[in-house]
Amino acid sequence: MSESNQDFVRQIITADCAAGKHDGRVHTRFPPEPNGYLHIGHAKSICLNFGIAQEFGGKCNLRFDDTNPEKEDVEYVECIKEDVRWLGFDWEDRLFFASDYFQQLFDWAVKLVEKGKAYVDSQSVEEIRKGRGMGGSPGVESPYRDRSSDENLDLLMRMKAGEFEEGSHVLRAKIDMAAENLLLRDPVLYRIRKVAHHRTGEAWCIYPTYDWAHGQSDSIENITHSVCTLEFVNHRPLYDWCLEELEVFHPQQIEFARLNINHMVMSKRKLLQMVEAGHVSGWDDPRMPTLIGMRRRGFTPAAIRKFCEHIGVAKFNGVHEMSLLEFVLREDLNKCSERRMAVVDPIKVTLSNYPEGKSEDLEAINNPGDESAGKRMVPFSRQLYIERADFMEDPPKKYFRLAPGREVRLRYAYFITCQEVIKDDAGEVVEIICSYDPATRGGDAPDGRKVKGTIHWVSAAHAVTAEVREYDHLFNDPNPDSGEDGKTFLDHINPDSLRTRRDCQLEPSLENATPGQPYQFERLGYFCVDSADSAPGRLVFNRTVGLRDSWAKKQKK
RNA sequence: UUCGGCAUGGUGUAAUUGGUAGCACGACAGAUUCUGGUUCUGUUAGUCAAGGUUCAAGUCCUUGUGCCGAAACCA
Repeated sequence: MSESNQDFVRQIITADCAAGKHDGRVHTRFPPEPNGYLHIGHAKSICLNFGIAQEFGGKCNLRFDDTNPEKEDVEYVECIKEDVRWLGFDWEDRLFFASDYFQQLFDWAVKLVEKGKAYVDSQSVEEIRKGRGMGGSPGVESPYRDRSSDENLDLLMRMKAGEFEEGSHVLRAKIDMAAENLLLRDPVLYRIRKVAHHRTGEAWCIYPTYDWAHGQSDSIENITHSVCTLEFVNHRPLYDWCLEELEVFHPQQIEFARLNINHMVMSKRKLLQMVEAGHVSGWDDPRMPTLIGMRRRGFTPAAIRKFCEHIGVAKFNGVHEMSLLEFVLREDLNKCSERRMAVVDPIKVTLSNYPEGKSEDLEAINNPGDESAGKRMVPFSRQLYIERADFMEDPPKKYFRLAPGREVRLRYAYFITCQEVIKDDAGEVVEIICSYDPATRGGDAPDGRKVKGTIHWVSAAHAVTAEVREYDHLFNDPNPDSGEDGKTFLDHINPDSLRTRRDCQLEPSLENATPGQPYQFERLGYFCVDSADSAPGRLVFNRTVGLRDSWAKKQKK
């Protein structure tokens, strides 16, 4: 990457290195709270932090910001580690927890008290909030603000010893109750919580707040650039204040805009609502923007990395279009997916002049863009399935597929011509009778005649049956969170975001498809075996993303 | 309300820090094609507004407007 085309974060780091700051050392960290599942927004942060480390020859730590025992759980720790690994990043031996620093953090709090820069406040939550005041006028100082250093120390020790009830005391920094930045009006550093922590157990009953833990954790790990999202801009003065008062290594906090994608919601709280209300099957529902959900859907780590590269990093809080995510996905899948034929909405075709009982194997190319993917044989016989959408009794102009009297090519097989249509009592087409031209075996006519359409097919006698799940946006509105017309994101849920097709007919080689392997079903899209619901006798495929479909687009107009 | 951040085609993101507004996605059109896929080519459209400084402003200054964030014993 040339220096002039770097994003603003990398520009800062480049300048720091050039200036010899930290002797040119670059060390970042990805600091998730283990209170939920990672989503594509976190992937942006992961790619940024680990990516910067790679590019600048530095390191990136994985640190769990686990300072709130009420919300966190080890279950999430393991999932998050797996997600980061899956995305392709390695923290090597640098797996850390803020809870590992609880003792150091406490010692530093003592130091602050001794310096007269922190005090124990015995007001209630409400009193503290009221005292902080509103922007525009200064807050009022706590009546406990001027306790002596000794008294503060005594109270802090007894807080730690568990002598007090939750909510009776907190430790506050003594900064400035008139500060324009409300976060500087004596922020809370420690609160009493008589709750077991998922890692430290019963060892502590006071826990540091984010503001007291985060910067110091960065400092302990010698992080040079502490990259976080925009909502922490207001915290930076406090981040800096703590480090300066403690006279410890001082990382630089840099804030960037979090990721938003249209037709999607990204907050943990809202995603949790989707799960709890049953709008999705769980955190790993293939429609969810969670990394586990996207993995199950068939996204590749490379596509997500590419996406993060494409969207860039800035301070503008915009909304990206889903089409970019789909573009990078198709781009990656197109390269690595073997082609197969599958009929998702089957209609029967009988070839009147093809001998009964006969079958033959025809050669098909696995990936036209990659010769090394080789070829495979596909069985052919008198009775086939084709896609219902590939036949129309009364076709519009520019329709290239099968219709009465029309000739099309069956991919890698023969030219066929529609002779007759059989309908049921309801007038629904149930079978199409065609003739085939034996001279076109393989798909080319010796007389050089052309057909406009090529369609996919599956031999009825050889097909395997499967369920195929097709997904669409979870929300109809591109900006479900806008709050317009008093609607919430739940009012914009797309009722048709999942379409299950039960009697799909697949070419037999798909019987042994394994999870994790992407396939392109020709003319339909990219698919993968569902890792949760598919079983040997009961195949289930997910449509990761459809192929671009310019015919469908033309039809809409 | 106060404080803070941000503003470039439909969307997102660049512009050697004052010197030809570029890239990607999308949309549209065409070429190629045994996938209406892929690939290739072309078209489209932008500096929030008003002043100012300057030979020259997306970039600097002033004012305004709009959007976002914060005012948790969450992170």
